[in-house]
Amino acid sequence: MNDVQKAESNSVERHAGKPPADKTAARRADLRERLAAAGRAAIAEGGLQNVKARDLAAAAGCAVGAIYNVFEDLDELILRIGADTLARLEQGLAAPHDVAPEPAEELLRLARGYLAFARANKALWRALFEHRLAGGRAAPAWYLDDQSRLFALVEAPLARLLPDEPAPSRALLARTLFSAVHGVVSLGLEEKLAPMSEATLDAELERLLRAFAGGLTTADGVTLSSS
Amino acid sequence: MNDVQKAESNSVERHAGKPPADKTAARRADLRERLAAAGRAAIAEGGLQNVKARDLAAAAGCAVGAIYNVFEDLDELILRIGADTLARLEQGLAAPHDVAPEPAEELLRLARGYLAFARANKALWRALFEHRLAGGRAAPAWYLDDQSRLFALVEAPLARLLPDEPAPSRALLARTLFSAVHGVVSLGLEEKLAPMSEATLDAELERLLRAFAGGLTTADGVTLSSS
DNA sequence: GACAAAAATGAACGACGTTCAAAAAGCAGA
DNA sequence: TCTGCTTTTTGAACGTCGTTCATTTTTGTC
Repeated sequence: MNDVQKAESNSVERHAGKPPADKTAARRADLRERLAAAGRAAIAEGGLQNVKARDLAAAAGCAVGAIYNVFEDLDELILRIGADTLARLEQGLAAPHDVAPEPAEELLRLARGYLAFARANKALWRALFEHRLAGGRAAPAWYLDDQSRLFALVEAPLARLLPDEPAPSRALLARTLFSAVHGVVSLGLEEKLAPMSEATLDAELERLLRAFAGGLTTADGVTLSSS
Repeated sequence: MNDVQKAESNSVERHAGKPPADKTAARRADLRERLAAAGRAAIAEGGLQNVKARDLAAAAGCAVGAIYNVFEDLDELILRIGADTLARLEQGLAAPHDVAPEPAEELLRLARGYLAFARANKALWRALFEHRLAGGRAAPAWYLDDQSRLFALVEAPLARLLPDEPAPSRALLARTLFSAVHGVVSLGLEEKLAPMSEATLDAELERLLRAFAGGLTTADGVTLSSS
């Protein structure tokens, strides 16, 4: 990032007349994209463990050292791929805004979309959650923003389902519902567990949402004690 | 420490009845346990990535090569540690069988126990789900058995909550409920997401269970279409 | 104590992420 | 176009990793 910023500021400072030196900036951007594409392919083929510096360089047609000209390290590349994956997921979940279905139906549609995306992009999707930054560093802010947009997708129909719920509580509930769906999808596709048929997983996901939405819209704490 | 342990195990086995060749078997078992303990410590300290053959050997007081005398590879060691973690989790969730609470309360107790275990053993617990076997091999059967015992813990109260539910459907529901709770705990403790306070996560987990159990025990599909 | 069989050892191997001295390319003034 | 300086790109080299295997050490039996 630091290098990128330097290159950009150089090109900006150079007189606007012609673009002499931001050709290199464009090349760097190209290389970033080619490396990210190679990384995506590597993850899709063999998971996070399949991302190797030398393979990426070969696929992108550059020297191994060139990776470190455009990325801080492989972690940053993987984070960038993760952001792309999140963006594609968000796009895949985008509501067809010409009709406004029942909020509970919309929640089910989102859950099914999430499952469908995870199925269709299993390795890339899993990489989102398997990846740990070296040394326990915190994820950058732009990455957290990308994630929170997903929760926002859930929040909208939730607001229509529970109009009397305070907004902060609704935001938490959106994350909780997202998490619950994620759990079912995650363990449902986990091959370290006994495998489930596709239809069974579909049905179980629907059962979760039915019960959850049903439990939310009826009286609270039906048979549960408070503490 | 390593010399002491070795000496002790030798002296214990010395002239015990007539076990000629299973002294070595005992030493192998000892080494397995010492290596597993070292691996547990390594994971607890720095996650799965912190498990290094040379460090394990140093901690267990053996040569690097000795690891491969008692384990196929590090994957098998990690699987063994995972089985231990599952066993400790199962033990931590064991019901206090002197009282028989409401089934919904029991489910909440299990969910809270799961969250408590995950909090208290974050790295080890996460290792259960992060770990992938090299080359996409399938987990051994004994490992799957250990997992299915967890689902069984959920199934018992579920059977009392939904006595009319067919048994196969109940088994699936147990896994689904477990998965949903796992999702909330998993993303709730995920530091790549915006962090949640402990109390908030506790409350959200309870909200999930209240809504889910409530939705299960009231009429099905309250506001959800079937599609 | 001597000897064959078994087990333990740790140097060595190939592959990995990352670095950095050196080479190549870019760019302005002649 | 050529010259000189700067920036970018390069890939051999470094340290570390999991794993192997020829060698050494220990074990069990006579």
